[in-house]
Amino acid sequence: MTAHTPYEDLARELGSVGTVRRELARNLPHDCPPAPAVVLTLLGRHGEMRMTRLADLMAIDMSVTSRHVAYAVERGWVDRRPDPLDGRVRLLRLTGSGQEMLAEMHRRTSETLAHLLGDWPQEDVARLTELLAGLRASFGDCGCGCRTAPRGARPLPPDRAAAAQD
Amino acid sequence: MTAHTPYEDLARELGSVGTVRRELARNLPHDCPPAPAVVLTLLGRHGEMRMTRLADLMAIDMSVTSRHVAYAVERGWVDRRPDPLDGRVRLLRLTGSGQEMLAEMHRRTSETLAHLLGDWPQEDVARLTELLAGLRASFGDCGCGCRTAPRGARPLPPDRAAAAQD
DNA sequence: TATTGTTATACTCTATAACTATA
DNA sequence: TATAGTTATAGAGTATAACAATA
Repeated sequence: MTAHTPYEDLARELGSVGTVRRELARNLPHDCPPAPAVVLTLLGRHGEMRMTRLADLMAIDMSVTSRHVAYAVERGWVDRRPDPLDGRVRLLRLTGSGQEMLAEMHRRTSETLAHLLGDWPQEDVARLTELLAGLRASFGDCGCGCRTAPRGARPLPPDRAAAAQD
Repeated sequence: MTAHTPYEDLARELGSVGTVRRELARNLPHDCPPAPAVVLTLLGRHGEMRMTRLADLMAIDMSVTSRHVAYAVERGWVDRRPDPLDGRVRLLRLTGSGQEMLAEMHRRTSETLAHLLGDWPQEDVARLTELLAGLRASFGDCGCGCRTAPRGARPLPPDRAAAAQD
């Protein structure tokens, strides 16, 4: 009952990551769903940015990004103001309250993973993280229009390729 | 802009797996959403089983499993019949049509991954698969009530948490 | 006319709780 | 009374398309 290709096996394990993500989500603060949590994480990592860039980093449509950001703004975690240089652009930044929420999130997430992966060698944790980052890069860098190109299937907007390396 | 704990980094990469899963989902047959696809995969791997076991393998509530199975049954991919030994139990099995759909799914999934991960060393693909399987095992084996506990909802009964470390 | 965001609508997936049927 | 499974309801996530505002 075991004759699978390596890719089929990988696909199966990737699917099972959902369990882990749900568990991590369960331990988040009550009023902070996973997606807004990602917004805070990325703003904390990369600093001030516009909607377009955040949507790109989250690898989801900007319409969805907009809703998650609105949620965070309503709760005072994110400051959203127009770019003085271009009235169309909105600049996003963590507030003090947002930084506190982010710290609490990180604390809980690390606690959960430490609890569950306590017996893992540090090098395995690091290796898994590394390989997953590589996976993300392979998808972002593809440039074949798999994910991005709305219609044109343009080759490779260079800024996006750079963003995928973060 | 990089002073994170290993667990925070891992959590971030786990979150980004969503991108990969969406991409794989996009390339599935039109009438076969990801969750029913998982049903077919597991029945293909493990053979005939009951609802309870399938829900356990999928790591989701049986109510949700029931709906995904119903979807597959409606389309003739799965045969669902009462267990002659226990009228409460329902036995699930792939039909011929289900096996065809499964084969087509695997073909597409492998194709997508081969396209995107074509330049990965085989050993990296294998190692990632292995580590993800380990992650899944760490969550399933925990036994601390993180996932299962029907109502306790208590974050961390300290005694059991200690026992789980053994 | 093109770009940046936002809003409206629809679909998928999940959990909780109430319910049916069998043991 | 306990167990196996189904159905109803609600919440979170995503994509597409239509829309408003600015360049």
